[in-house]
Amino acid sequence: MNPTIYDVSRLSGVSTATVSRAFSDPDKVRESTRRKVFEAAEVLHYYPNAIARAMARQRTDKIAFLICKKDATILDEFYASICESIMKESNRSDYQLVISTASDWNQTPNTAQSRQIEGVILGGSASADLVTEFQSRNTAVVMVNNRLPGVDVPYVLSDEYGGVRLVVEHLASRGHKNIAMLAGRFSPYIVGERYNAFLSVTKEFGLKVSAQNVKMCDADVESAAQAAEELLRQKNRPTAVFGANDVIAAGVMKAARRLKLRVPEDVAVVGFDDSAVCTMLEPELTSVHINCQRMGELGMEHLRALLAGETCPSVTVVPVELKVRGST
Amino acid sequence: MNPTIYDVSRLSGVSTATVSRAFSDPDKVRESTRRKVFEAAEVLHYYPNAIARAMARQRTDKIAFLICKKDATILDEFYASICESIMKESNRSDYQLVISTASDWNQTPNTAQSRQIEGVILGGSASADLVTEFQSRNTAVVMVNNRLPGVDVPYVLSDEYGGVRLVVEHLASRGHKNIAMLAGRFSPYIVGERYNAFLSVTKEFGLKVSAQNVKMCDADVESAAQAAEELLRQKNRPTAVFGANDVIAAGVMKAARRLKLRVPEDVAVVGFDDSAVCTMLEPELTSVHINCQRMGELGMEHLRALLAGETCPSVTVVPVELKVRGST
DNA sequence: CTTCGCATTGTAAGCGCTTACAATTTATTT
DNA sequence: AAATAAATTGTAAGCGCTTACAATGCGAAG
Repeated sequence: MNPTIYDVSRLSGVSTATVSRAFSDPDKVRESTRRKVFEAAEVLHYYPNAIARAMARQRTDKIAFLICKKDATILDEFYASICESIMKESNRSDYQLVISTASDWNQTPNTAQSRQIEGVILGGSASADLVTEFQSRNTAVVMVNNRLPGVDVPYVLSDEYGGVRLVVEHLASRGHKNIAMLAGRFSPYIVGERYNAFLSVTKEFGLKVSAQNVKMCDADVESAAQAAEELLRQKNRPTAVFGANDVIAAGVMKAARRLKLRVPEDVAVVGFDDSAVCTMLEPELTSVHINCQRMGELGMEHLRALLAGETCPSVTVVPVELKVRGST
Repeated sequence: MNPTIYDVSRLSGVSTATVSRAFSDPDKVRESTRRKVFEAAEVLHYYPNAIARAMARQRTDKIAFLICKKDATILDEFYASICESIMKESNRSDYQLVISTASDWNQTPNTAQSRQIEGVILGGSASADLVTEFQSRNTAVVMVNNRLPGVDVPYVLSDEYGGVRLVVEHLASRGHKNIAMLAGRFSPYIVGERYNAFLSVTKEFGLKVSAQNVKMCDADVESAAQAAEELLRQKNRPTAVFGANDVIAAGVMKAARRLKLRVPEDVAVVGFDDSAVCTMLEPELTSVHINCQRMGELGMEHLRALLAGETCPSVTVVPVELKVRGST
């Protein structure tokens, strides 16, 4: 089949040990020898067999990004973006990346052990059990975009509180006093954070939020639109609605249009995530931009640190940015 | 470190060969022995080391999904969806899936050889060279959503022509005689297919399409919106615009709104891909639904066939479906 | 010219599994 | 019960690499 180190050894006239060293630790072989080895390798189309190398080294340099979600679409825009960033980073550091959804590996930690995965980046709503299971098997773990109270693992989080603060600040500065929030049932952690932040920040700004101005709905546009209609039909209609993410906000805009309310004149709408849809809507949706790329980079960076036996911060918060557009 | 087959062998009192067989070919060991082995494995938390197994077997069962794109966002909704489907399928058949963008592996086929990847699903605009390079190294290749004239490789394609036909048919049945198309510069293959199909189908339906009713623009909303404005400002304004994908169509809707044209009364709009944004727009966007899941399944199925030494169809076309919504 | 130290290279023993082949046990047949 | 076939298990040789250790070569110092 493929040429092996023996073929290169024979053709170049040096031992296999030298060939091996030429590839994995070039400084250990004399310049002239190295050249001979590489020439022979070139001729034979030899590339080191990563499997055999892993076997001998007792290290695989293999890591995984596990997305834990129950929803239909696992690779949504948000995680796809983090994913891409992790892909890029893992590549730069010569790690082999395996991407998977937790539901796919029926026995995730077993599969990971079997496949000799040395570190895992957990995205989404992984359970505490999953984390500790990995840790107990000596697998490095970093968690992205989720927080498990009492679980000691490095977290990479987006600044949810700060994002909500920017939203409320912005709306308040535009003179809104009656702001509603429409939350959707997606990631419990994220929704919880945004919801609590909303309550706390509005209070801080001296805005009172009545109970009927905070609603919960399912995480699809239509549910959001229906919930938003109720919200906007109240006698004391809110002048601004904050959707817990862009899909929800899009639902709010639909509702507004159905009720013949103008956005932003009659009701301002804000979303969260700054996904691609924001600029496709008319008016364009004001939203909080999450730095997914940075989150991926940090996840990877921390995992690399753990694998190298170094320490890394237990919580890293990535700043967000408010993108003001036509909807406010 | 981790327990090995020797530990299990010792604890269960059988040879390593038997332990190995119990795990990889259970029918070859007596029921009672098998139980002993599994019990010992359980106690030791033993799981077969996939690396060592690959080494001994000379097979890795490793495959890759390579997305070849130049755009900023590699994992867009479309590919993410195919990806998810491939993930699911590969898992069912115990393949190890590596997902990557071609740009990530600086020397893709070398890396693949080094990592002992046995088969590749190529998505997007891969080059003919890439395909033949893989094939010359005995790596099975299947191509999804792209076609390279003269390159012999199994193709899994969506029915672009059929989709466009559904669109034109639909618009014609609604009485539209003056239909425009706005194409964007994304995948050359896809745009080409949709564009040619549009010209050919409109001709078939006896609709004449003037040159200024077919425009090209960049693949983002704003470019599309600007191009669409020109389209809609003509004295002989088209009554329907077909966007080559949903992003373009969203741009058309934005343009319509800017020009105070009502959708669908003044101008009907149709997209392609049936992405999530369709239902977020108001009115909702009529679009052609592509069965990404099926495309992923077929890609995987064909790759599996190739790896098993079986044959598979050289071109498979996946049917599409028109989702009629408020925009027409 | 010998001796020592360092840089370079070679020898060979694994890494954890599979599997051909041999040896043994068990079931079946005469 | 002996003979034969079939099922089960064991022995041991790799798979392609790395790396500890040994061996060699070379220049500098004595």
